[in-house]
Amino acid sequence: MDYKKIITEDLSAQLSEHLSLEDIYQLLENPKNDDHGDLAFPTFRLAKAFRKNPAEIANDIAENFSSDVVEKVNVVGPYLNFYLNKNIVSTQVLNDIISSPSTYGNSNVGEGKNIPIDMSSPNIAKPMSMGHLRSTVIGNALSNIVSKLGFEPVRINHLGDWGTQFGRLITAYKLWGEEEKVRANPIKELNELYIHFHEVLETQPELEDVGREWFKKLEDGDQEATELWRWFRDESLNEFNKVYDRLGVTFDSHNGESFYNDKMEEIVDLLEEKELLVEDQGAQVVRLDEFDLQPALIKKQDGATLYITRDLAAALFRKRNYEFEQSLYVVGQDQIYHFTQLKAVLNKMGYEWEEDIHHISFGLISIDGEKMSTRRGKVVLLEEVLDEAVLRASNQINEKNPSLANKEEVAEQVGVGAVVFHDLQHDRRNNFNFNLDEIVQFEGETGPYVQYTRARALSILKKAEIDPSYFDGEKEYSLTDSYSWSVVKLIQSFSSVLDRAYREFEPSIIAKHALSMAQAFNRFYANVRVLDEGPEKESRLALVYAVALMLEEDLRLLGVEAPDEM
RNA sequence: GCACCAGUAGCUCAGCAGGAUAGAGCAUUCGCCUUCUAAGCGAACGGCCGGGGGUUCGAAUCCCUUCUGGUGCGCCA
Repeated sequence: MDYKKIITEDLSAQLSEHLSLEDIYQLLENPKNDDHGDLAFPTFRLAKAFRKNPAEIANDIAENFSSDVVEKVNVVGPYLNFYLNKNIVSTQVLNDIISSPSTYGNSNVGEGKNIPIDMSSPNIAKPMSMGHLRSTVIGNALSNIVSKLGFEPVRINHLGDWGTQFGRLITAYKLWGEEEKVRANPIKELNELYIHFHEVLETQPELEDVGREWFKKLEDGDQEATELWRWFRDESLNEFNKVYDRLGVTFDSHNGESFYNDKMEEIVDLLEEKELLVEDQGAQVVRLDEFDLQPALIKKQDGATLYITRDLAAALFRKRNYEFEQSLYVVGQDQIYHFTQLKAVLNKMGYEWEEDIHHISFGLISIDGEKMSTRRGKVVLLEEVLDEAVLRASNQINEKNPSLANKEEVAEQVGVGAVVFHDLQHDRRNNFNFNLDEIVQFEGETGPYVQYTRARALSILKKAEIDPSYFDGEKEYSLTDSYSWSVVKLIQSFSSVLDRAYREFEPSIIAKHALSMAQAFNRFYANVRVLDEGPEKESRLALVYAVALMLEEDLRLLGVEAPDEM
């Protein structure tokens, strides 16, 4: 239930001559200060129309105001401060979430329409770095969010499984590779072969030609080249899946770069047909002057297609195949220009749906202030970070809760949860410098803090020996203290939080909600004795249960697991 | 040089469909476990919201300008 809407309507009874419902709704604000009630309405805007000073106007409105959900209206200067009826609102909110925990906040604005999400997209034969983590977890969270709003997300792992580097890799494997070693440790071995290739290249530049030849063979469908390529791809994917399992991420499609090999000719044909392709310095380009952009390079001098050609083919394929409502690309912000060009070319091609393509850009991770680079060894491997986080979580458990039953499982949930949450809690556009100690922190605004809060809530319910089914979603609750009230208000705000997270494609908004929830609950926990006998005990238990449900749902959206005990 | 993103407490960041005294976490100092998990709670300390103009009853928030940092700018993806 949206209380802001109700109050908007109640106010409109007096103000409809001067302000529209929408105006009133927009003016109503959540006061930062608790002393200013639950909702506040400033009257400055009405001064001219009423020919009175705002303070007097506020008084007049308050005198004639009545609403079922408002308990009290205070006038402070030019502001009307509304205090909601705690019992009515608490009862409503708690019953809402308790009666349908997994669908709380759901809506059907998506009407089942598809939203393909291009995410993760690691390169075959290379280890996944922290950069891939960002794309993976942001994409995963967005698909959860979008799905809750009734859309059908299509998680696409646009694998980097094509390109001249595979010619080099095959060359390196033919020269120095050993099947056993690759089988035992595919990515590590292949990556080392690739690095070795580049080292040897310094003294034997002719190897470059050998690499080119192998890639040519691969393109022409040569059997040996294709078999090796497929093998590398399969082995790599197996390895990636280990990480995806740990992150709880699955995909609906693994159509990567190679998938579009036979779909680029059509793009070139289409561009020619529409007379958009022009020659420039021997290459084929689409001019984008009217967008103030550099020309998009479609074909190289040697006739080979390029990155943007492939992405045009992918965009078109996704539109045809998925009839998408919106199409998301969770790719680093260093590629903003590329996507701007991509949309511009689609626009010139006459595809109005280019407006539905959104580049969900995210900030870059640097190491010691330098950009990550696989070649220069300036890279943080995702698995190493996860392992270290789990190790530290394990140490923490041994220290704080040594008698815990399923220590290893919980350590995994807490360690991985810390890393994922850390990645999602800030505005996705922020750059940050890699700092392991910061990422693997368990205190303060962290994933483990949220998990811990939920575990404490569950622990109370356990101690109370109350079965969750006792709360049937139809009870009356009474909560009078300010601590539980702020918790209730946060639960109430969830649907608007969800809405904002969707509109901005910003998972951090969910993470912030989880942190606020945890903080509000921990204050409540420190100040209110739930298990003490008294008239509000049942209501408090319901609140505790609702908090556990809310936190679980927040974490689920972010792709973070929640242990019942820790 | 041009374009995009960002500049808020010592550090990491919220707040930016303008609103009432600018908020967290970390770090530092000090309190709180014979009572629901102290991975917690509380307190103290800490701010010309990069600088300068403008719009407005009101600007961290909108506009202009300037400085600083990051990123990108045709034959990689």
